[in-house]
Amino acid sequence: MSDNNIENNEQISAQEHEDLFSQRLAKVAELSEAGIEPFGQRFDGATMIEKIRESYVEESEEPIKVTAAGRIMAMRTMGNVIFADLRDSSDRIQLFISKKVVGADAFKLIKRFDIGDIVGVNGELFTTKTGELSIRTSELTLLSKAMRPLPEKWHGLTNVEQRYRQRYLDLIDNNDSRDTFKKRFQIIREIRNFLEKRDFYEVETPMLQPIAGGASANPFKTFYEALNSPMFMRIAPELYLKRLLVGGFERVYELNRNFRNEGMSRRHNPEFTMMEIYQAYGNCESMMDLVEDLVTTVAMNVFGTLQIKHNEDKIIDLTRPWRRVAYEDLVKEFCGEDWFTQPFENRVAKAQELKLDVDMNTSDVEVTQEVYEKLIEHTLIQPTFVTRLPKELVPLAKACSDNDSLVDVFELEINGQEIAPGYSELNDPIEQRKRFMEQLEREYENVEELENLDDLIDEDFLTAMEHGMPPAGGMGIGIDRLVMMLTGAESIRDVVLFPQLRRRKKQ
RNA sequence: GGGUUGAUAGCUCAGUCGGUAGAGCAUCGCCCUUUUAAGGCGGUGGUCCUGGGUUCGAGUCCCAGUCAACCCA
Repeated sequence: MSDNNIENNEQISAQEHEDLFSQRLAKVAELSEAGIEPFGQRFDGATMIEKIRESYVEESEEPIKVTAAGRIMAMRTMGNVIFADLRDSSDRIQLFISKKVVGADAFKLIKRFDIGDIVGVNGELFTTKTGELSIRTSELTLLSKAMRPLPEKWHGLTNVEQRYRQRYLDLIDNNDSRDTFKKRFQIIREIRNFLEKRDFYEVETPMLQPIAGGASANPFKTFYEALNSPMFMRIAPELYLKRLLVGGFERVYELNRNFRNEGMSRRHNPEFTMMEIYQAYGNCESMMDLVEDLVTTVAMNVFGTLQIKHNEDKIIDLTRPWRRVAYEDLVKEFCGEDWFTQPFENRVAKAQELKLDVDMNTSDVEVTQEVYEKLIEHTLIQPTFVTRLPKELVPLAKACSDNDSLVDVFELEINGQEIAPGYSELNDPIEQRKRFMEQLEREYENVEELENLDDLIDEDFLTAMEHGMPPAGGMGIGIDRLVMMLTGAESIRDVVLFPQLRRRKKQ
């Protein structure tokens, strides 16, 4: 007898020694056998669960018939009745599935359904003993069998790496994550609405460029075989948008991806979403007004408030007007009134104290800029326009009318991060050519004799400007950083659906 | 690029001094017609990130590597 038992047990354990995937394969076979398609077809007539909840009237005499579709998130089986949680993109609702209602055969098959399956349901609304609005299921249609289990129901998916690599699981499991991305979609939609109302055209310009211009950054290099020519992923759309100003489009913007071949960090993803806006006959100041208006409008429409909570003790107040302060004044505020009048050696010494990589060969402007980035920038939590920057830092902007060594630009800082730079755009083609050459001279010797000068200077752009570009205000907004600021996200990876990660060699 | 921390079941996590690898959820079987982190009983499930080394013996100690998070540049 005992021998027999052991044998039996061994057989059972051999059968059950299947992994989850094999178990699901068996269920698929079993369901197919019973005439149920495991991966179903079009399902019509579903109402969003949010709307279904709104439609419920307690004293209704007629039963309210509803149809819904979504993913099964939980199942509580109690003999001849099953409670299941169904979720769609709008909300969740409980399903009540009774053997008596659906019939014994159907009930047996429904027991083979799993958490994670996608189903369509027909039934009528009622409230349970405990007062929960539920659907008394008359028909449950399998629309897609889940072959793999969802993460644990209570703790959810917390593994950061897995949340990025398998974002779909993160979105299924984590409300915060789902909400953040919904907010991102809404923010972008509101930006487009705002600009459309102000007569801006949304345009698309090349992402594959023969010369990666419009910013100084290391580009991704690729190759266009049909032209037998190297190409670059764009680092900025600027030079093309300005061609459109020449072409008579007076208000344009582009909201799309830029690519920079640099490291990744909490604040950097190699591909990131940038919006550049150009407005003919405007300047730096009109851009400041525009971005103030834009960000506060978007915040009100999406969040209904201008007070953005970050940590418990940190609230970003977007109430207008935002502070506008000259770069030089800001530096003096932090480094002392005598910062610019003391000897150069002292500034270098101070920078070295801060462990900055500078020496007596570093340019004076660079030293101050390093100090600014290290000491000042991260303290600018509330919206601040930093204006009147040294010319050397910004090659494509107009000089200030009262001071040749400064340019008429702003950098908008919020939450210690640069959110948007804006310029009074340079529209003098002679000056523009000079600035391009100066930029190259800093990198190469004997620039005039360089054989590949054509590959370094965008002559087409200069030619366009020589045809006449209207004076204009221009601005770029880092959309990922804007979304971070508005949603309180601390990492860019929490606002980019599929952030760049190293490939794993093995699954 | 440098530093710190981490990687154990599908998920969330324990694992003591180096001595037979555990729990909860999920999953499988049985019971259960108003549950909601349902409950009860009984099972299955492991490349302890990878590769070396020390040791009678390594999830644990040492070295190298992979991937990630955070900090710094």
